[in-house]
Order: sequence, then C-alpha cells, then structure tokens
Amino acid sequence: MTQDDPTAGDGGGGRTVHRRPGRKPDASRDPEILDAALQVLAEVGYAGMTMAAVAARAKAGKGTFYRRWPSKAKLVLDAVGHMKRSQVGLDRLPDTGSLRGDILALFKPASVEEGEHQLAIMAGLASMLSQDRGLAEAANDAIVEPWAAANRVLLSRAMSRGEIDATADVETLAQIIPSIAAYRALIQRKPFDRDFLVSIIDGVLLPAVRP
Amino acid sequence: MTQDDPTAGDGGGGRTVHRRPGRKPDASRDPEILDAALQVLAEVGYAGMTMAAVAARAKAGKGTFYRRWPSKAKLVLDAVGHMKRSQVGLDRLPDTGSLRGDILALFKPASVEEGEHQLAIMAGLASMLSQDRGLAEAANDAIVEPWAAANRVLLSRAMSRGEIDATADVETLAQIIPSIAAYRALIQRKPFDRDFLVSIIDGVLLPAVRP
Amino acid sequence: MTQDDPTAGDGGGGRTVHRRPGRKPDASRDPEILDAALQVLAEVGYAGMTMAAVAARAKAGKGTFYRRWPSKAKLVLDAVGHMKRSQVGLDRLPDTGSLRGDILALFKPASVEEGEHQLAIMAGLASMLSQDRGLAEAANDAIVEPWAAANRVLLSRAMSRGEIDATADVETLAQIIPSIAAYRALIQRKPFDRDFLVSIIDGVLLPAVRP
Amino acid sequence: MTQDDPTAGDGGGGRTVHRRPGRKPDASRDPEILDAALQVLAEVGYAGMTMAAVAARAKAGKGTFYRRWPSKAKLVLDAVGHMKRSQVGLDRLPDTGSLRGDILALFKPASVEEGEHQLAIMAGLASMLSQDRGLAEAANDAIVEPWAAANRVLLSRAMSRGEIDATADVETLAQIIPSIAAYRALIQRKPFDRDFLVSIIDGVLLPAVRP
DNA sequence: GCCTAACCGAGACGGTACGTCCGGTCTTTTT
DNA sequence: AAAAAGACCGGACGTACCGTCTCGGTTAGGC
Repeated sequence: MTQDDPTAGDGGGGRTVHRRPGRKPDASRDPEILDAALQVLAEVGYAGMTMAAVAARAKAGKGTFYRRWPSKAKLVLDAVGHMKRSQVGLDRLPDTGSLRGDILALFKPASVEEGEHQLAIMAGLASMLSQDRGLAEAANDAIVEPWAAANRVLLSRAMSRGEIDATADVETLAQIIPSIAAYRALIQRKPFDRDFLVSIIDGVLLPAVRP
Repeated sequence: MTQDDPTAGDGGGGRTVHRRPGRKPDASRDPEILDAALQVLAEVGYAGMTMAAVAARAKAGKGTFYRRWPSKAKLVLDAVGHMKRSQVGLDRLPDTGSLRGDILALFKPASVEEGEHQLAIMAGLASMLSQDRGLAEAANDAIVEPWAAANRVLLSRAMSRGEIDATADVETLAQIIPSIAAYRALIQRKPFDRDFLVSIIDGVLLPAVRP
Repeated sequence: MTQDDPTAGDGGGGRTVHRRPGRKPDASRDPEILDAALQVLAEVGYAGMTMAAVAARAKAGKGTFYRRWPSKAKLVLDAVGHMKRSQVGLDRLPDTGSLRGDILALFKPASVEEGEHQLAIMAGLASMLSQDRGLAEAANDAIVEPWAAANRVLLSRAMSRGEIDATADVETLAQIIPSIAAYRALIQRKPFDRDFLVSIIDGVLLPAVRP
Repeated sequence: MTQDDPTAGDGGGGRTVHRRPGRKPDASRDPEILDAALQVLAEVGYAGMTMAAVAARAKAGKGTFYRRWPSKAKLVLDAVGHMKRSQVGLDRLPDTGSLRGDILALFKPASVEEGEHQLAIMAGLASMLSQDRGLAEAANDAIVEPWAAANRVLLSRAMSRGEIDATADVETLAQIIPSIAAYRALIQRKPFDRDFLVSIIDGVLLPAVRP
C-alpha cells in the first residue's frame, strides 16, 4: 500500500543510480499509525472514525499518513491487513482426543474475547466491505479464515481418528462456525457466547459428521 | 419510529377528549420518503446518500423528515424496517416431497435475485449495523429472518414426514443457510450461487438431519 | 392593507340582503396582531422577529395574518403605520414664552422616553427601510415627522413674537433635531439625552435663528 | 475581530517562546473575504447575502470564515470596519478661502457618489445596527465620522480666519451635515443632493456661526 | 561539516453534508 | 367560512470532517 520505493530495485550491481535525495519516510510510523487506526476503528466504527482522531492517537500529522495511504478507506484496508494474524496458532491447536472437546477448547473464552475484538474491528469497517472488494478479502483473510483453517485441521484429525464420517465435506463444514459467529456478531449483534457455540456444535456440526 | 398518537389512549371513560387541533402529519409522506430513501440507499450506499437527495427524490422538505426521524441513521433504520417483508411467502412455500427439493425450490433464482437486491440495500447500510443495535435488528428481521422462518417450516414438515431425524435442532439448523448466505454476500462479497447452496445443503444440512 | 369588507355597506335598513355565508373576519384581531408585531419588533428587531413569535404573542394562527398581509415586511409596514401618531399633540404644545423653553418642554423626559420606544421600533425595522421605500415613508411619517411639525409650530410662534430672525429657514431648522435624534439613536446607538439636546439647541438651533 | 496573536506578548525576558506549530492562517484571505462580503452586501443587502455566496465570491470554504468570524453578523461588522476610510482625505481638504466654498467643495459630486456607495452598504446592514452596538459604532466610524472630522477642520480654519463666531460649538456643528445626510439617505431614502446640502448650509450652518 | 531535499507534527484551507430554523402556503378541527 | 394550530416545501445557517497545502523545524543523504 505504501508507495513503491524507487531504491528497492537497486539491489545488485547498479552503479551511480542517483537516489532521490532527502530524508526517508520513517518506517517505524507505519505500524504505529495502523495500530492507532485499528483502535479508533474498534471504538467508534468506520463512520465515527475521523482522521484527526487517528492522527492524535498516533501523535502524527495528517500529512504523514496521507503521504502513505491515499484515503481513509485504504488506510483502514491496510490496517486490517496488518492485524497480526496467527492468533489462532495452527501449530499449537488443542488436542483433547475428541472433536467436540477440540472445538470447545479452540473457542475457549480467551480466544473468543480476542476474536470479539477482531469482530469489533470488522464491524467498524463493515461499511467498507460493501464498497471495496479488496478490503472485504483482507478482512476475511485476517479475521475469519484463520479460524476456518483451525477447524479444518481439527476436522481432518478427527477423520483420521475415524471419529467422524470419512465422506464429510470438511471444507464446507469448517466454514460453518466462523461464518455464523461473524454473522451473529456483525449483523445480529448478539453475543457469540458458549451456549450458542454448543448449540451449533451439537445441533449442526456433530450431527453432520457422525458416521 | 414516528411518534405515537397521544390521542390514541382514550381507553377509559373520558368523553369529549378534544384532539389537538392543527394539520395532521401527512401519513402518505412516510412511505414515499422511506421508498425514496431505499432507492437512494441502494444506488449510492449509505455514505453517498445525502438527505438533500432523499428530499429531492421524495419532493419533501428536509424539515418534513427531520420532524419524523431524528437523524439519517434512524431514517434508514425505519426504511429498512419498512421494506416489504413477505417476499418469501410462508403461505405458499414449495412442497416437492423432499427436504432437498423444497430448499432448492425456496432459493430459486428469482428469490435469490430478489434477495440480492435486499442484500444490496443491507450492504449499503452495513456501516450502521455496527453502530446501532436497533438497525441491525431491523435489518435482520426484514431480510434474513423470513428465510429462516421458511426453513423452519420446511424442516418441520420433513420431520413430520419422518424424512429427517426427530431429534434434529430445527431452530439452529434453520439459521444456517440464511446466516451463511448473508455472511457470504455482505462480508465475503462472494456470490451466493447455486453451487454454494448445494454444497451447504449436501455437505452440512442433510448430513446433520439424516435419521 | 386588509381586504375590503363587502359587508361594510349593509349599514342601515338593509333587509334580506344575503350576506356571503360564513364567519366574518374578526376585525378586532387587526390591532391585536399589529400590537403584537410591534412588541416583538421592538424587542428582538426585524431579523429576530419570527412570524411564529408574533402569532404566539397575538394568540393567532399564522394563517390569520397571512390572510391579511402578504408578507412579514408588509405586516411590519402596516404595524408602523398603525402606531398611534399624535403623541406629540400639536393642539397642546408647550408655551413657555421662549423658544428655548418651548423646545426643552417639548422634549420633556416623558416624551423622550415615549420617543425612544418608537425609535426602538424603528431601529428594529431599520433593515426594511432600505428595501422598501413605502415603509421608510410610513416610518418617517409616524415617528419623526410629528416632532418636526411641532418644531415648525414652535419656531413659527417664536418668529411671530419677533424672538428669532424673520428670515430663518424654519422648514429646514425644524428637521434638525428630529433627524439628529433619530440618527443618534438608530445609527450611533447613543442615548438622546438632555445634555445632547441642550448642545443642539444652544450650539446650533438658537445661534442659527438669533436675529 | 480575528483573534490576537498569542505570541505577540513576548515582551518580558522570556526567551525561546515556542510559537504554536502548524500552518498559519492565511492573512491574505481576510481582506479578500471582507471585500467579497462588502460586494455581496452592497448588491443584495444583509438579508439577501448568503454565506455560500460570499464563500463562492471569495473562493473560500465556509469553514475558513467561520474560523475567523463567529457569525454572519460579525463578519459584516468586520467588513464594514475594514472599509477603506480615508476617502475624505484630511490631508488634502479643499481650501477655497470661505467656509461655504470649502464645504461645498468637500461634498463635491464625486465624494457624494463615493459616500452614497458607502451608504448603500450601510443601508444593506441597517438591520444589524439595531442588534449590535459594536456594528453601529464601526459603521459610524467608517462612514460618517470621517466627514464629521473634515467638517471640524474646515470650521476650525474658518474660526482661525475670524470668518465665524469664535464661540461657535464646532464639535456639535460638525456633526450636523453628516448626521442629516445619513438620516436622509438611510431612513428617509431621499437623495442627499446639492439642493438639500445648500439648504442645510445656508439655512442652518452659516446662520449658526455668523459672528 | 555543510547543503539540500524530503520528512515530521500541527493545523488552516476548499468543499460538501448534516441537522436546525424560519418564511410563506396548505390542511385539519373547531367556532 | 374564518379562526387556531401546526405540518408542509424550500433554502440559509453554522458545525464537522475529508483530503490538500503550508508552516516551522528536523533528519538524512551527497558534496
């Protein structure tokens, strides 16, 4: 998103390629600005988020981020894409021995809370999703997809154990919980609490995969 | 949203309760304004929708709708709540003899197209959903809930026929398809096409309800 | 300004002359409305005077005075023209024996106070004077001209007594005090107090007319 | 009207008093906006003058002048105060040798025309004069007072020459012509033409000052 | 070590939408 | 039919905010 660095291509044997003189943009401001944007976004939503507020939060001037992102929308897009992704931790997934236990452990309170913060952000930028396809993708990749991936792994494991039907549509099933969680939080604005999770697991997921 | 009629409550023995004199609000302007708002909303989205444009479309003065709705957000909220609901038609649901056939018939192309227009409106106001719980509720009631209700009926019928497991969690299952459809259209911005519908039906719904 | 009353000619022995049906305009409301308009005008000025405020003050509906006057400006015009004029009382002017005494008596505190209220009204509609020639005339006739006329009489008397120069330009001189009083009150917004009056009399008027 | 510069008061021993950072208000916009306001004011009057029109004329955003003046009234106030004053030119007053000649030369047609434009502006804002003492003062200072000052000089000269009575009340007399001119133009809406000027001079001023 | 260009925070700028208020008209109920 | 009450359309007011531009001051390079 930040503009191309004309010096980037001068990697190898380029000689006497005159760099544009002057001070380089302070790269350390990028993440600070993006974090500030995410904070404000989660607090007041996209519409309520003013560039002045982000600037104040990041102790930056508006010029500093308009030099890097062409608009508020693109800034938010980049901010979402910049969110640290692997909160779910595919490398250390729960392993309780049963699919039900694994999934309940995956959506343990801490994770859910973390996820709700992400959903708050996503809710904040919901308006942009309809305007900007790329932003929708970035948001999906950053927030929902990791959980779907985790579910995919847990389902595959259960299948290897012979715990679930070998013909189950793992790909589709893995999207069920994250999608409904997001829908419930974003559109219905109801809490994605443990009771609801259990009703999804016991009412939909496990029945659908029973051998 | 428009205020209650203070004269309505003449329930007791009071007689000759004098109505407040003066011109009554022109009730016919309500739906005209709401329709104009929906048109503009679907065309340019919530952010691009200006009150002046709605006023011009409805040939109304700004005072007229600020007398009825306190803000742009509330106007849109009411407009969404006012959308004609019975697109699904609970009284004339498909009846093909099988649950799979029924659901596929329910989400026939015409309905889907109609639904996508509604989703376009909903996408237009997505930014508000995160700010206003009432709006989210209205949107859910007007757009998604009718389909969930239809699914509920179809599932109940199939259960009476003995086609599906008698212990199936109809309530939760009925929400699966509308939720995922809305999520896919609003957040992921991917088409809710027939292929995806089939993969939901065959990969999740039917397996979950098989006896 | 108010429309002709077609019933006015039915004074005497008219029998079975069919009147236009319906309630007659309540002529008694005219002065009440005009007084209310003058009050509001003097209090908040022309710009701050709202038709709703006048209506409330007169316990009238807006329709009542828009049926009689075509606009706010014309209402004010009529209101000014309607102000009781003969505050000065040409028939009972002071007669102290000297021009100086007469003029000081004419502008005695009570009169001045009364005059200041009129000037407050005039100041309130000052904006209209520049827009509407007729209003300016009406205002001048109602407020300033009576004092000029009184001065004219006092000067003439003094001339008959041989107190002042027989060639004095009475017409012009008679306008001096009212004009300067109005200018001072309207434009300079300084009080037209006794000291200032004395300085006009002794510094301008009497020197100009001394034999 | 525009706020004081908080850095101006570095009078004491304080060193390294850091100015408030940020872009400074573009001082050149002040007179441009004020001129635009005066133009619009003279053309359509105070009531017809819209901020949007002034903004368009000055190629300014509304925020720019609402940052400098708190309201339309204050903007007009400042605009009047800003009118170039020295139309009269105290340094090059006429000197014909006689008071009568001097005054007639002072109010030569060109000056009068110039003055009438100023009176047009003043008439345009007449409504404000009754609401805002400061505006009335500014208007008086900018428009009428310069002429009074010129008259004062001419009278003093004539007195030094022994042409007029040494005990004449120069201060009061100097206000007569400008006051009556303003009153006649603003309130009576009659032209302040040469004939009327002559009648003032010969009927009031010269008689009052004759030795 | 100095020059120069681009950076930085801060905030004024032009433009535009919001929500309020009011003038003049029209409608409903009461007299 | 006229009165009081008040809703109606249109449009100006003053506020808020986006994206740009300008200020004084700082930080890299290249010489």
